[in-house]
Amino acid sequence: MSEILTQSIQDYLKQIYDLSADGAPASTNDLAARLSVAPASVTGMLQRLANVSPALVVYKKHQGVTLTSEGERAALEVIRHHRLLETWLVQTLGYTWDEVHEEACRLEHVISEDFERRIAAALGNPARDPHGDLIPTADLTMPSDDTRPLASLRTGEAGTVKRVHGADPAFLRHLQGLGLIPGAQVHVIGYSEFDGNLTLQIDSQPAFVVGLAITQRVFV
Amino acid sequence: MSEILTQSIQDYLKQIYDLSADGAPASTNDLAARLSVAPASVTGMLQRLANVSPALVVYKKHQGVTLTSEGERAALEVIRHHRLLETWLVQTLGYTWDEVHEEACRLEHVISEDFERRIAAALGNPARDPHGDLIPTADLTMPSDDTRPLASLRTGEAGTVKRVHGADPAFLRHLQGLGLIPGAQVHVIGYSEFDGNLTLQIDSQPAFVVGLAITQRVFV
DNA sequence: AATAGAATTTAGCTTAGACTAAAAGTATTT
DNA sequence: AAATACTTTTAGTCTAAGCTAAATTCTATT
Repeated sequence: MSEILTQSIQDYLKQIYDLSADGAPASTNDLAARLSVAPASVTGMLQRLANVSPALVVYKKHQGVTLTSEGERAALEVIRHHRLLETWLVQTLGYTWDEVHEEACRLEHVISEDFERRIAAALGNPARDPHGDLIPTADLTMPSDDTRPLASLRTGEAGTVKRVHGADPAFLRHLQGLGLIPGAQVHVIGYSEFDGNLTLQIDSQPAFVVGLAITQRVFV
Repeated sequence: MSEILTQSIQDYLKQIYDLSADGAPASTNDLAARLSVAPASVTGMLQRLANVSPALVVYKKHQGVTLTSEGERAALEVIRHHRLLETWLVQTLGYTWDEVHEEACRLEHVISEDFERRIAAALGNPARDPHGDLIPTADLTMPSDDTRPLASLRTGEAGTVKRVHGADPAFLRHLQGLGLIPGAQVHVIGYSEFDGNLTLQIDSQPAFVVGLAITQRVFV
């Protein structure tokens, strides 16, 4: 009754980590949506994950689920794999940042610790993946992120894009079209207090206006 | 009832390909041994593989199993993945030839066609993997191999090692210690007709004697 | 405080892929 | 040709992980 982390379990843990990142437990429904699985299936899995020893989650009926420290370790391991893989697919095989997610999602479950070490070393132990997400360290701790959403900047302020949130390829390609990619120097030259739109300028290119749907997903 | 090639099925097809390479059908027992599974489990799987449409194997009770052309295509796809991955792990991540098998066995089932294409291109569409095994081409045909076992050479003959047969790490390390690796120029300077031992010399290094257990598994 | 509606859980079913034990077929040896 | 040994298949069971439908619990609104 220990140490059998199937692919499915790893996916559950990863999503629970993500959904409970804000401190609040993850809900059955949200998990079902993220995992493309029926809510009843989630309930069944959560019961199992709470009853294996050591327990991977803390689960109380109708109250959502959080990870135990065991569960968190396992989640961080998968997330480290995922983000290292994404970085490495981009750097060594010429993938673009909108293409890597799916491939990494399948590879993350099967690579060995040796493989993990080798690509981490080959990449120079990167801190962030191609989307700017922080990569958990080799000892499985998640570095703290001090970025804030672009939406929090006001006219006259500027920042360097550090991270974008979201895996949808179309969204990522759109950001790329705008130049809102990690490393970009962004100047806020306008703000509308009614809709929250920002007018941005990157380097000396033409300015453009973007709404909250974007500025809340780009971090500086 | 079509096109669902699970990891398990892929493993069965790969082993059937290997065991029936000589033309004779593969036996239930041999498959069970290769797959580390009970013979009864093999029977069950073969029945399924024969009854899906399109059928992947030709199976008749008590008479062994062979691949249909559909099954062979699927097997070659997996084998191509495996051998490209091995090549690539060695070339780009510094794996040694005795370390790659296991890792490739897990990765082979999850990489995309896109990934396959990218590594094939990055490697310059190699013909052989690090053990010298031929890599099926992109259109899924297996090139013909014109090598013969080192055991078939006699005193005075010479050849270049093209391929070694076997995945056992200890065996591979032993061969490496002897210098019997793909590319090595081998001269036969002695033959014993009683035990089949050959005395070999590689470049101008000291000669050494090896038995059939080795010379039947090294091809020139 | 009652109740409609949403979220969650229970109950029971399905499939893939393994297992064991027992039965049946095939092969070998006398 | 019979007896024994080996191989293969059948029959029945198990677990992981999903599903649907029905029951339950929670929450929000009247």
